[in-house]
Amino acid sequence: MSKDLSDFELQVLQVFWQRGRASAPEVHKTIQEARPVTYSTVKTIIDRLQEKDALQRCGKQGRTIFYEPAIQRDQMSRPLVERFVDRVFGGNRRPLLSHLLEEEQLDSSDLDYLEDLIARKKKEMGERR
Amino acid sequence: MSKDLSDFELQVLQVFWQRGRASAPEVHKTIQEARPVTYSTVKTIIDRLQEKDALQRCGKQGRTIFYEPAIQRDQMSRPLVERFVDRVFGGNRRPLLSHLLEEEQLDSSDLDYLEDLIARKKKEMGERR
DNA sequence: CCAGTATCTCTACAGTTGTAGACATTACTG
DNA sequence: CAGTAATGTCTACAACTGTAGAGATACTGG
Repeated sequence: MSKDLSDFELQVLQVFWQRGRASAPEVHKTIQEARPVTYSTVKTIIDRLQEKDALQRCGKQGRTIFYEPAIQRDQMSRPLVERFVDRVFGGNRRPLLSHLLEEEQLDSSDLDYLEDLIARKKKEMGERR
Repeated sequence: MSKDLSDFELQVLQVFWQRGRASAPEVHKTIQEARPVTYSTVKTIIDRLQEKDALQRCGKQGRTIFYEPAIQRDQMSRPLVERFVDRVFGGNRRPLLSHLLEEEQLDSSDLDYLEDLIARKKKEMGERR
């Protein structure tokens, strides 16, 4: 259904996932905080996202069009993670996990969180046999 | 230094990371097990990888050229993971972690492995103050 | 040594992506 | 209401990607 999204498209969609609803000028301002880019460029991307059924219009204020995600992050993330792990780690999840633990800065609450997830998962697995 | 690699380029590089050294025909055979693609296509990608300094030649056998990675996976993976997390999860690592635990099939040895990593990490953090 | 085959090199091309200008139009402000 | 600012629409374009055919050429088995 919805085609592949490019880097920049994902970056823009990000903003909508965070805000839920926004206009092109708003998104432009947000993106521009990070790097310089014209309104035109951002608007083009938004249009393409709409074209790809990742965004949909949800009303206007004056002449300004508002958009909202037509796809939720969780619906995207599964295939994306899948593909990423394939591309970068040859389908092997362990290197990614260890990378996340080794290379990234996780604070201790992140670790607790993870331990909890693991414990839960283990129990779950135990029950299922 | 080395430019961005495309999806397919990464997929091909993957084969080299696994084998360490291979020829274009070999890689073609490997890739083709997964999906149909001509030799020509694969060779083009290999050439581009060379152009981008991700592969380098390492001798021939007869007329057949052999290549090996000029970049190791760990050197790539850090920025790639970084970028991926940014693009898909807005820079937030937790959703990725929980995704990996929830959505993917990890066996219990994966979980043990993870627990071990966490324990180690925690200890490490404790010591550092 | 010769034909056949495997490989390489070169060229091409359509689709996608990032980027943006030009121009049209609507909204606000004095 | 007129002029200015903000938005939207349309068009463009160069670079990068995936894909592959054509043709050159170097091995290899007989």
